[in-house]
Amino acid sequence: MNYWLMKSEPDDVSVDDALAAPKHTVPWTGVRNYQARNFMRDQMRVGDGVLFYHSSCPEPGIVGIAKVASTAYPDPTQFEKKSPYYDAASKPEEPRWSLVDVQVVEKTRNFTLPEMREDPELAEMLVLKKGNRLSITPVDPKHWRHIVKKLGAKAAA
DNA sequence: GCCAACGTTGGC
DNA sequence: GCCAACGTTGGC
Repeated sequence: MNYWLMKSEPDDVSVDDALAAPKHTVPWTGVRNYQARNFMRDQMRVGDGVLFYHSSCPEPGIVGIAKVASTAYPDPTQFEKKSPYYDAASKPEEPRWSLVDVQVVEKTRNFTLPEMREDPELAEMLVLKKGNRLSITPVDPKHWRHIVKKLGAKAAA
């Protein structure tokens, strides 16, 4: 079992939006970065733990515990001409972009970015490294445990 | 809105 | 394969 941190812009899909969706599950559309895609396509397994992170918003931070709810499949938005995620270079016979479904297990308080930075136990987290822009990063199990514990989250798997 | 940092593109 | 130019991310 692996652990991941996945960034979403709440103006696009917030943790509340995901909770409002059927089965508390949303397709993780719009990833257009090869490294992040490869994590989803090649390494994620159903049941992997996910830290649901809000970015590009007034209070960036971890706002929920989720899990990977599907194996990878082609991101349909790459073929939708009206979508901001449309990619004219991607062909249905050979899709370039993949996604997984993400199911929210539990909404938590906002464990904010400044709070994460203050926590010496989290200093090595990839998402806190200078210049990191990856929207999906692997999370060390010890960081996962620390965060889940600190949030008092029930999903301590 | 600014800008640092990084990824991608394309000419050579 | 190099690298300059450009685009994007995302915190502030």
